[in-house]
Amino acid sequence: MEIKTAVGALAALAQDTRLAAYRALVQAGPGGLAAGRIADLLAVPPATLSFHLKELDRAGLITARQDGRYVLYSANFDQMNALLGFLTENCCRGPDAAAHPDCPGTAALPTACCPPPVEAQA
Amino acid sequence: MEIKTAVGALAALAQDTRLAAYRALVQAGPGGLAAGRIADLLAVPPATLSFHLKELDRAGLITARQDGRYVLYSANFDQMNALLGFLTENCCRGPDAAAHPDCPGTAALPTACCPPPVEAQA
DNA sequence: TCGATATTTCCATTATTGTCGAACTATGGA
DNA sequence: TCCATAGTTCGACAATAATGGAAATATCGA
Repeated sequence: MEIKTAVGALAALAQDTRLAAYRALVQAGPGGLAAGRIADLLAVPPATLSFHLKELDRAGLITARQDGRYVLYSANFDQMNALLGFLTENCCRGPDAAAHPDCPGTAALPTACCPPPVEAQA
Repeated sequence: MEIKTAVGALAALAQDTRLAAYRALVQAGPGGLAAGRIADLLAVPPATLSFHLKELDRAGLITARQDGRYVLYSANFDQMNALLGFLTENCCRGPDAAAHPDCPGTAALPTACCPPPVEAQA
């Protein structure tokens, strides 16, 4: 993931209403939720919600699809995975820590943070 | 991690200069870097950098300690771990997905995202 | 076709964030 | 003590983000 993309995704999640909306969509799963349903859940006026959904969409974190007169939004799990990967790779273990032996889960998947190996440090 | 804390941490990382500063501190490891060193690395005026470091500090992502006439900043790995945990638990698998069998790494550590189990969905 | 419902766009307003020079504070060395 | 260096705070401004009513757009059912 590009830095610019990561900043965009982080910014999209760094807002109460948007984080709540995103979490609701995660709970809803791939089926997603209609915009109005989310507005009801969060008690937010439609115009405001639409603004925030557009923001999440721009960040690639959610996807919209038309379903009759409803617009169903759903979480884009891949993008969140990519964000977690970015944070783990670039913001936890540092770029040279790929084979850090003390860090649990240097295997295929992103996992918990720990400091980079000593030799990587300036 | 509280939602408010998560939003704060996300907001702190959702800015070019701050993300770059944080990444530099991660690379530097527990020893940290002096404020001026970071300002040089990022080519940012001291006043501006100070503003951003304060922001990261407020979010709990970095810690400052005085060392003679220098102020050494270092990454707070625990807080990033907590953030990753929050995102994984609350924003990837949903609250009811603790025992989701399809999701790799439902073990102790946070790991990649995947949708919540079907029975958890509305 | 028409009215009801769902959602977005437009727009004005307010609030928050980012920038950085200049002044201020603190520390160490001469 | 005095000066140089390291950082922070202050203050003013610019830029961006958030809010939500009102109007516009789109779809469905009658």
